[in-house]
Amino acid sequence: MPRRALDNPLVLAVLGLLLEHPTHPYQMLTDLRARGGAAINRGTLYDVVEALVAAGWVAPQGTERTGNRPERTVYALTDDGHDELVRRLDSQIRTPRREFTQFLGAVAYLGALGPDGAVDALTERARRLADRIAADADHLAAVLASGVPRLHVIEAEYALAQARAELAWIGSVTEEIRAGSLTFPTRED
Amino acid sequence: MPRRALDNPLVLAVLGLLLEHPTHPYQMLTDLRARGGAAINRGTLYDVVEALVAAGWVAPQGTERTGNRPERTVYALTDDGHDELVRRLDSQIRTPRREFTQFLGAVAYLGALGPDGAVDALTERARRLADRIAADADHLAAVLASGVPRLHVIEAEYALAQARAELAWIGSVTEEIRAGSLTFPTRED
DNA sequence: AATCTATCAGTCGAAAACGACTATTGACGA
DNA sequence: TCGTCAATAGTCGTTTTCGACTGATAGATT
Repeated sequence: MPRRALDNPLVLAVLGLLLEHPTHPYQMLTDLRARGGAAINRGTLYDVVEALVAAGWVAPQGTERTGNRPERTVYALTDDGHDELVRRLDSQIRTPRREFTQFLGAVAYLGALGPDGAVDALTERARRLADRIAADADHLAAVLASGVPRLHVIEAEYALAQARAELAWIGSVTEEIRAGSLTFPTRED
Repeated sequence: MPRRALDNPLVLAVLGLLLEHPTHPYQMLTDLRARGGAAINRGTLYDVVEALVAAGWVAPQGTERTGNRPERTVYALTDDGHDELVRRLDSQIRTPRREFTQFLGAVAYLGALGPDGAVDALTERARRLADRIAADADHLAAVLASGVPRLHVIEAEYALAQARAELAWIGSVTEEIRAGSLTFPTRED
């Protein structure tokens, strides 16, 4: 029984992937990365899978090999694993947690950039974000047009909605800084 | 020179706090927690501060003690630390990164809960989120009314905006699931 | 006065995460 | 056809992060 409760975000991702079909870790990595996942460390993934096996949520399903490549161990979800997946899903959806994104952490000290620096940085972010939103929306539309059920890309819709809200927020603060209605206090408190 | 680039989110938080005034780690912890920060591990904080000292971004400013309590080492931001803070701030604002919140990870497998389970969980999240938004908005208003400059609570405004967008999104998908316009494919692909 | 509890402040061994390293195969251009 | 490059798979030593532990003090309780 591991002391730490396997709270790595990868846990959910791996269980979720295995819900679709058994695979080997390297394949998971490829899939996860394709699904737009943030950079995932390979070593970590193997560690997580090992921990999942120890927890009894996942079980090796035999090995295969192509040519003389290293053996690939294929893993499948166990019944316990399925239960755990549902439990986590449910709890992570039910309970909103305060999450600390890099941007949130940075905005907190926006003052340190001064009004001009802040406007400059925010404007660039807005530009890049807008580009990404456009690209993601296009991609999403293409995927949907190809017949993939909407439910399978629902997280992309959520991400898009959040990105659009962020963009709008950035637009409004930038405008307020420019207009002088959001002032930068000088050091003295 | 550390091999890994000190990319813990705490780094920015600590540098930011020290921008205001020198303190000792325990105090940072209290402040950070009061600022609504997620649960921060004490051991980690001491490790991070140590790493910051090694990086030359922070320097011990002498020690003090109250009664026979353990000595408290007070740290201050160095000039290099100030530069680094600005560099990070600027880069983290300029460059949007795909961040993976727990909720995003969970929504991706919403299908595993089935339509009823999904609606149930989403509805509860919406309720809790709405409560939190109301509480945070009140708190924000109170703080502003007490004379704190808006810039100092700007990150709370951002968090509120994101939370509101999330709430709206949850409302619309929940409605779509209920209405049957967002269908749950049965296993078979 | 004695005990209980909460807060203060930090240390340190153990667990988790990282990323550099190994080794093989298939594709592509020189 | 030889060499380089990208992709395939996984291992393992090092770093980072965690959280249980120590131990002291001030205030509340019996």
